Amino acid sequence: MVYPKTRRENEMPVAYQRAAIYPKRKIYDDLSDGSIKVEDENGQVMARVATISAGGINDQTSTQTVSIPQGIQITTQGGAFSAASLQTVPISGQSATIVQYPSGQNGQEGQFIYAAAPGDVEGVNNGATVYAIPTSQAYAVRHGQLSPASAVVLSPGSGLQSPIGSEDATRKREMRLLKNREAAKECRRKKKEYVKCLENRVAVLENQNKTLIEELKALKDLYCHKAD
DNA sequence: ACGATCATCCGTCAAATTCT
DNA sequence: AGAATTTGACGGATGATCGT
Repeated sequence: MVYPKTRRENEMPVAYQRAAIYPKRKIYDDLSDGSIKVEDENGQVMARVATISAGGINDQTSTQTVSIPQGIQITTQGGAFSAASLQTVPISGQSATIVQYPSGQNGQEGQFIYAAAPGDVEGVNNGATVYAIPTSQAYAVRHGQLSPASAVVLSPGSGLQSPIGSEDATRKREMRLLKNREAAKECRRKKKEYVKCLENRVAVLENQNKTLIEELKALKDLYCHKAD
């Protein structure tokens, strides 16, 4: 593994440590304006609909993980989930809350990311407000309103509706981008693995070479002594 | 403290390659 | 041949380091 230059040798840079814990940095940045999105562990948007129980999300300032005794109920197409923990991280001068939900009816895991800002989620009424979240889209929640305008605010139990103005071409393009995004990730992962394999092989061959040189030297010495 | 530079990550596009 | 997948290249963003 090649790390950027650091003062202390062998220490993983903070950026890498963070990336290891929060591999969805780009998404966090995208959400710095106060957006929400439901994703699976691979960063893909898995949920179309989510509800937030009132009082469940707090605007916190620390980075510690805290338990929520009452839990946050998250309803998705895949089933209902109970949030296990809240984690707040500073992003772009404000804080974003990460709600972890370990498993639901279909065994899926994931996290629900919410960038808190004054006035956000005020419109949530005892879990009654349901937000439609189309694939690859993040929507800002400001003063109880969703933006952009194509977002749909649903009533509880009304099910998923298509966002206003969504067209087939747009949906296809989003799907293509999403696929390619994942493909690029996989491609980079494979490339890293390949480079790692090569580095390992270099190390092994260097060792072998060293051993053979020593062996040759020993044999030469032996031969010389016998010749004397 | 601050700007410059470097290494790395990520999303996207487009070309190349593989699959059907 | 056309669709699907893979991958190189590019640009933007970020964190670490260095020189002033």
